[in-house]
Amino acid sequence: MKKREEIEKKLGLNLCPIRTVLAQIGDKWSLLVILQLRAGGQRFSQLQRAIPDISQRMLTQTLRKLERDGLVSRKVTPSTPPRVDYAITALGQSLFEPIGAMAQWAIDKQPDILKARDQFDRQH
Amino acid sequence: MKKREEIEKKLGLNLCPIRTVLAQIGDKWSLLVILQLRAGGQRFSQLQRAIPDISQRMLTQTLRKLERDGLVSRKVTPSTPPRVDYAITALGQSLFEPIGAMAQWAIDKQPDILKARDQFDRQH
DNA sequence: CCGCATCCAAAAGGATACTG
DNA sequence: CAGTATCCTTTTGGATGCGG
Repeated sequence: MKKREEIEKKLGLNLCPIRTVLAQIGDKWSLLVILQLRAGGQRFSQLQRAIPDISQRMLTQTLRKLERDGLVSRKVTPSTPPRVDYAITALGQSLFEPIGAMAQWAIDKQPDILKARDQFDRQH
Repeated sequence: MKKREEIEKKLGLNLCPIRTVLAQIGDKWSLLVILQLRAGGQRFSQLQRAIPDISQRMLTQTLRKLERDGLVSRKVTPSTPPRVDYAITALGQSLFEPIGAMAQWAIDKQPDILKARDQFDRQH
C-alpha cells in the first residue's frame, strides 16, 4: 500500500524485501519474460513472438523494469532498421534457482490446489 | 490475461502453473498473511492487528482465496460474539520452503538490485 | 467480532496511432 | 524494428455502512 511504501522511501530501507521482490517478478509478465530469456539472448520481436499475448507496451515496460533492476541487459545496435538485444545478467541468472523451486512447487501441488478449489466451490 | 485464462478454462488445463501460483501469492497480501499465520493459528482480529495496513475487506478476501486453494483452514465458533480461527494447512506448510528460498534471494540480492536501480536512474 | 455490500479512487493493462 | 503517446477498459483496493 501507499503508506508503507512512502514510509520505506523516507526511511531509506525496505521493511519487506520479500514483498518488494515478489511485487517485481509477480506481476503479469516479468516471470514469463525471464523464463523466455533463459533460452538465450533475444531481440525484442523474438520475445514478442514467443509470448504471443503480451502487448508491445507491456513488453517494453517489463523489459525496462527488469533492466533497471539489473536482471536483464539491453544492447542497442543503431542500424536501419534498429536492432535491440536482450539477455539475462548474472544477477538475473541467480533468480533461476529460487524461481525453479517455486515453479516446481506450483507444478507438484497444482492437483491438490485444484482439488481444494473444486471442493470449496461445491460447498459454496 | 483474459484470453489465455479463457482458453485454459475451456481446455480444463493450466498452460502455466507458475503464473497461476505466483498470481495467487504474488498479490498484495497473501504472502504477508501466510507468513503471519506461520507463527500459529490466529483469529481474524489478531491478523488484522498484525498487519496494520490491510483493510478488513482485503483481509477477508485474501483469507477466502487462501482457504479456497486449501492453503489455510477456517474454523468458526458460533458464540456471541462470533469467533473465527485461521491456520495453515499441510499444503500451506509446503509453501514455506520455496517461499523461503525466494525470500532469501530477495534479502541477499537486494543491495545489488538497489545499486543497479540507482545507476540506471542516474543514466536516465 | 466477523464479514458482506456498496461506492469510489487509483493503478494496471490493452488497442491503436504515430515516430526515428 | 523498436519503441512512445494517447485513450479507454479492467482490476485492485480503500472507506464506509449494515447485519448476524
